[in-house]
Amino acid sequence: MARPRSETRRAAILTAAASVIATEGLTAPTAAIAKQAGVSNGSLFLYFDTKTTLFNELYVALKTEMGEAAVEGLPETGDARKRLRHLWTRWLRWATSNPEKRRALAQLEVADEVTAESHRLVRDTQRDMAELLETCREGGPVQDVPLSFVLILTGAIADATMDAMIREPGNADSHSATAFEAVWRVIAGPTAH
Amino acid sequence: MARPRSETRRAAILTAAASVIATEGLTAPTAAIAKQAGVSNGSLFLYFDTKTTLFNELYVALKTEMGEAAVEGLPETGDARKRLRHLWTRWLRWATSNPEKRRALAQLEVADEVTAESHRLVRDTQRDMAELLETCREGGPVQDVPLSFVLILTGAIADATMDAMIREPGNADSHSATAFEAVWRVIAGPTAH
Amino acid sequence: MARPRSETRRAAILTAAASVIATEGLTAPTAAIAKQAGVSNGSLFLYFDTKTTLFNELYVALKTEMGEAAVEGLPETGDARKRLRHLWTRWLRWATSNPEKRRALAQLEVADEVTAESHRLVRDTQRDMAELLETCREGGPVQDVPLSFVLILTGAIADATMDAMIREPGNADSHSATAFEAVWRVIAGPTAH
Amino acid sequence: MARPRSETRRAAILTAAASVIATEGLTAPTAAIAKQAGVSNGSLFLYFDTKTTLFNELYVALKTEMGEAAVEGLPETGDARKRLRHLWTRWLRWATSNPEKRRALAQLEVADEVTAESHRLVRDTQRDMAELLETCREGGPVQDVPLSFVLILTGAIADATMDAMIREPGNADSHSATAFEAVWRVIAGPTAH
DNA sequence: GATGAATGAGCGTTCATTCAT
DNA sequence: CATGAATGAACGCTCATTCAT
Repeated sequence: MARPRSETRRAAILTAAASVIATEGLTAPTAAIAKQAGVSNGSLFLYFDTKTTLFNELYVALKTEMGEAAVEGLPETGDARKRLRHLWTRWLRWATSNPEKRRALAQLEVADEVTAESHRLVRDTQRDMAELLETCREGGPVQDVPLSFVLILTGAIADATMDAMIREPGNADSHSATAFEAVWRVIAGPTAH
Repeated sequence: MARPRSETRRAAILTAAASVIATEGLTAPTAAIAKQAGVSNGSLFLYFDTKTTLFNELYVALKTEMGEAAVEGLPETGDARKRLRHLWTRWLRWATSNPEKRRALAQLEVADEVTAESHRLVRDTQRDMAELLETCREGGPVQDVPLSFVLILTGAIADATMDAMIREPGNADSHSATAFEAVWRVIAGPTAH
Repeated sequence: MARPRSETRRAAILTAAASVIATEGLTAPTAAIAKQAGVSNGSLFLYFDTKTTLFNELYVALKTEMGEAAVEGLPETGDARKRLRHLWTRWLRWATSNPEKRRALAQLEVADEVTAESHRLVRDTQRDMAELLETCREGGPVQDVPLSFVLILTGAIADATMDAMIREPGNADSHSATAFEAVWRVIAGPTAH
Repeated sequence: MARPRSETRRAAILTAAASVIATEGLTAPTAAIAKQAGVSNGSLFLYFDTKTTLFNELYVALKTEMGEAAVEGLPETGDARKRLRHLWTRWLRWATSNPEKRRALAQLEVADEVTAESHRLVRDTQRDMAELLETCREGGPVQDVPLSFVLILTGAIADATMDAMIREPGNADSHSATAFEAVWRVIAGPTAH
């Protein structure tokens, strides 16, 4: 019940969980997840003490993966707007390329089995994004607001945009661009670019 | 000739459902809802055929209530920004004054027991808001985007703001004002006001 | 809860009960019976204290009706075989003309809610048949067996024949005739007729 | 690699089901059956998907057991009457030795949860009896009747006789003998033996 | 008396978790 | 370690019966 060897099996369970949650919701039986992972009923509990544990670890894993995808290849210096644009694009691309993970994440985000601790853990994975936003908002209309609130606003717009992109794949790029401009107006205000 | 079916009881069940869902989530036992409503186990099913039915009717009721609260006293004419501000304020005020209903609504919004039909029914309750947004975005940066996407973006910002206001009641007004400006920037762009 | 006026309503409930039991079985809700009888939920319990009571009274009523149908117009004297044949024909005819009542009766016959008392009550309704069988078996192979056993054997053959007649209405008369000869052989033996 | 599914437990559940159904009827709670089998509530559903499934499998099992008991040791050739007598005796003996199974079978026989498929499956177990009856009726009064009807008549007499034997164990043998002669008269007519 | 809303015990089935193999 | 059988608490829903109108 501790932390057993096979990292492969562990990963398989997490992947299966995301997939099953995406289609069946959080009430999906653990047995369904185990089956999808090609693992026995009981094995799941060898890797995760509890269904709740599994949910929390999955939440952190997905959120981390998403954060890493967003900042991958992000230039360390340069024009802030361009760098944010880069991040925004990769972020939304990850979401639209991984619709199941995204759906699972959306469910986990509001699940009350996911603890405050997990939410806190995850904040670290967004440090790069936070720093970038900090730079972008300098001198703008939200410079005196708590950064966390800015993050939340940005995240909300991103979420809504992801939904729209997944729902209408044809307009995905257009939605992404429109939303980026909106975000920029939110955090940087009516500046020329 | 017998006791008539009581609208009061029905309302009590809906209210109890919102409250219980807010604290226990959508998996809360129907028995808990009935108990909280001061009604017997079986009575709940006299007023609502199914747990799913209850969820759907609750969703529509809450969404309608929220919509009506938002447009209450909305002047029919006048400066669009002022009118949107009026609506925004009442909207967020309802949410912060009814945190349980809001939490329940958040859960129902993503529940897959809530039918497409229910979501459609609810769209009408947002007609006033939609029309106002249509006016506000005229000539602005999102004038050519589907209105539905603008509604979603606005809703997402509102949701995030509600969360923040409930989490930090001390900064509620400040968050509300900040977010309104952000929304205005999103839909009307860098116009003077 | 005693015995209220409207004999009509009472009869309607019994009729509805037979019909509903025939199609839904003994586990059919009392509400279904009440509805079919055009009577309210609660009224049923004004006429019958209990579902079990209803079953018992229905059993007696149906069995009585069947018994009376069988002996209707039965000549009081004359050739025993002819008289038995008369009774047999009317008996089976009632069953095939009232398939719902018959089905209900078949279910009630084996229901353990139907008390021994009800079974005893019903025995009286078969007195005429018993007397006739007593006459018929005189000097035959079952003259020394308990009459009750002869009655049971006869009833079993009749039941099986009714089933067959209802299942294959085309061969109804043929089955009836074949079975009568069988019965006659059982009780009167290899006598010429 | 895990504990294998236990044929013993499965059998225990079937046995318990027969016993509980015999005393409480088909509406007996599955929990009562599980308890009687010394098995947990949930285990029952590991071995039988559904209460209905359990009923069907029990029906087939009991009917098969009864059929096998009847033909056990049946000489393949020889005097037809003697062979039928052998079968008849063993058949009724099984019923009187297993009154609970017999009661359960009687209930299942008329239950509408028991599928047509189950009834068909069971028909095979009576093939030997059918063939024997076919031989016995040759040249007799029911030689031109559908064999199925003859089987039904025979079964009805057997059933009634079993009831009588169980009710009056003192006269069991006498009832059995009397009924056999009756059956013989039915199918073979007034032949000397 | 008649109605039908109200009650609450009860049931079939599921599923997270444990444990024998 | 892995498996899957075993467990039993829990839940949604039904329905006989009671009772307010």
